[in-house]
Amino acid sequence: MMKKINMRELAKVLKVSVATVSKALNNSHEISETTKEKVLEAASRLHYTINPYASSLRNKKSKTIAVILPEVADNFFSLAINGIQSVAEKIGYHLLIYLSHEKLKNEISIIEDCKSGRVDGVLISVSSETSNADHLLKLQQENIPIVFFDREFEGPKISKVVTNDFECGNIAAMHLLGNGCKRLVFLSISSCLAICRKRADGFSAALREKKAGQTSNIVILDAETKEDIHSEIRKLLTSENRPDGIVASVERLAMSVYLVCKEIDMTIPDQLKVVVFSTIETAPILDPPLTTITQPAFEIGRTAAELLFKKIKKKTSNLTIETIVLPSVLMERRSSGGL
Amino acid sequence: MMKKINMRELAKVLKVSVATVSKALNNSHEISETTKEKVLEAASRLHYTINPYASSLRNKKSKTIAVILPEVADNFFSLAINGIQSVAEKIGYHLLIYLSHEKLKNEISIIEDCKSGRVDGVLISVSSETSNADHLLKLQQENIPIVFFDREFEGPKISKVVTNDFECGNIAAMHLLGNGCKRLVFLSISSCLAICRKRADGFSAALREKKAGQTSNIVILDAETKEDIHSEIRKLLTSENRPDGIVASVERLAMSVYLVCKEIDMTIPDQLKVVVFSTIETAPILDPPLTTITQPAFEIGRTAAELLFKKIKKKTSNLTIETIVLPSVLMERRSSGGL
DNA sequence: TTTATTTACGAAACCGTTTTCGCAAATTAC
DNA sequence: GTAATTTGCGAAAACGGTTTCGTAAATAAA
Repeated sequence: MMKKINMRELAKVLKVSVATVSKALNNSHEISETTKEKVLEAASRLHYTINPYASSLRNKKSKTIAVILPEVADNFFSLAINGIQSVAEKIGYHLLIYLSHEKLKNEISIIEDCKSGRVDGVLISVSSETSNADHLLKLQQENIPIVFFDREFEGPKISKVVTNDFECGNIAAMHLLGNGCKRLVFLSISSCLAICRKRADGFSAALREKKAGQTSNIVILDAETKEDIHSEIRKLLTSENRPDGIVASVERLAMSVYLVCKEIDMTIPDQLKVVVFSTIETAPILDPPLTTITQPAFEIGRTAAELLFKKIKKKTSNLTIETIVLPSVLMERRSSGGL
Repeated sequence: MMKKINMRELAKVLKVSVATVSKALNNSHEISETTKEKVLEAASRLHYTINPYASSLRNKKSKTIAVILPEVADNFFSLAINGIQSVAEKIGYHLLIYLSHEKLKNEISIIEDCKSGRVDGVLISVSSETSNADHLLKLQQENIPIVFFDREFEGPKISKVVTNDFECGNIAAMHLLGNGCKRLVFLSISSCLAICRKRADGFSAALREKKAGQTSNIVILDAETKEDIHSEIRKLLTSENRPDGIVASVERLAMSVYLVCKEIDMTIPDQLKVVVFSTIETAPILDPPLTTITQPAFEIGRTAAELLFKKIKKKTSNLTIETIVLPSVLMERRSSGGL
């Protein structure tokens, strides 16, 4: 049971003042090289570690950021965390992970927590319920910078790193139309989520352009459970005028579509062609291999983190709002019928 | 730009002392109900939030734990984080996420960081390089409780929540032998990782029991990159005495095995039967559906967190070492040839 | 040689809480 | 009616650092 040593005790051992120790550890120019060396040596010999909370109390820097996600069991978010971590690590920042579980209520209380000074900034992908950004704007007014990554809430007030959602919705629809689909459906998970809306808009624009439009080919699956989503998709695929092509807006829908098709013996891509917005690694080894719109998840995370840290550095930069768009790519595989 | 208010200012507004405010907010019995109400009302009206770092400086509780993972882009770890978060959330604890990227060096410096008082406890799944637990034991000696989840380092000194690795290695091998495999290989990713060793031991025991043993049918793929792993597996599967059955010790090997098989036109399960230790969701829709040994990832995370918080509560309980085993299950699908 | 400046360090205030201790006033016991 | 206890609150000392400011000695400038 080693005793934890503090700066006062370290100073006592060295027969200098705590001020000197503090400055030496922070490599202040006020301290001579010889003293610095002595301090460093003793600190490491006695296993002294600085207390980060005491530091941050004084200098109002927590060296920590919050990463708020709707969920973590999703390849996109895992990769994004990796990207975020890669830049945080370089500058000695820490990552506090919060999960909103797609609930606005949770998101609000998480943001509330972020106001305490616990974090220097916030990276967030909003929940599918988030229909306004008041809680986020209020946080930013308290001088805590925020950057959206991927799932933004539209508006000019908050910086964001997103992908080209409209364009990709368009590309996905064009791709399926080009492969002969007549009855396309876009599967969304939320009516308020901007990424879903934009992807759907791009999708709809493609249908209009190709005169392939029908009424209401945007299906919103805002079901709570996996089972509900499953049964809604099943209903859709066994209905009278069932679609022959699907664009799914998020990763977790891929699974349900494939499983339902297995259940009802519908073959992909012959009877149903599928494109999913997803970074799922197993796409190439699925049955059949899944055509995806693949977002640059790691880069989105990395870029968002870099942007956030830039804001954290210059305290005034909250005012300059940036939007960075990193394009996704269509990875054509068998599920969409082309290959 | 709202001004952040502190306790002193709140006290001034209320014309009481900071002591009173503090006690009121902490629901102390020393404070009358009427005063408490007044304090709560003013606090919420003025958007007062308590400064967690000032609190933790005083009462030596950070309300934060560290979760150290080898990587995050892995379904098992994502699910485990969910489990951990579910219990942390209930008691108002925060999750600091660290990634070791499978490097002992990183792990050591992360642990070093944990000594600072930044966290009240540590949950860790060790890196594949972790060949001793000195750094972890030292941390525990500084009175910061640790609990392993899944990837432990063997030894009697640290509590752990693991799965029945030996047994599952055994079951996997038995399963493949039962399905007619003659030349089994176990793919490991590390020679020091206990889970790999135990799984391999169970595997070997099955071969011995069935007199199906050969020399060196444990292959260790401690390659750095995905490409290296890929080419090593390719070499294995195209070699003279190539295996007709594979047990892969971790999730990320599944992908490589499947891809190599596609490349060299080897059909699963006819020419090669496969079982993987994995919680991968897409297992049922792979081509062919993948037989897995599925760990109870969420429960492992949840249980480990509960155990850790128990230790955090009673400061003395570091001495009682617990081992909890949550069994995995064989999910039989087509890749192993049985169905 | 005298004066100005720089260098190297220490005393003490401060960051925002919690907690101990003391003390009146109110309540209860006798 | 007095003594003992309880109740409700405040002053002040922590917690472990950082930073401002002052100052003596060392160096540079004159």
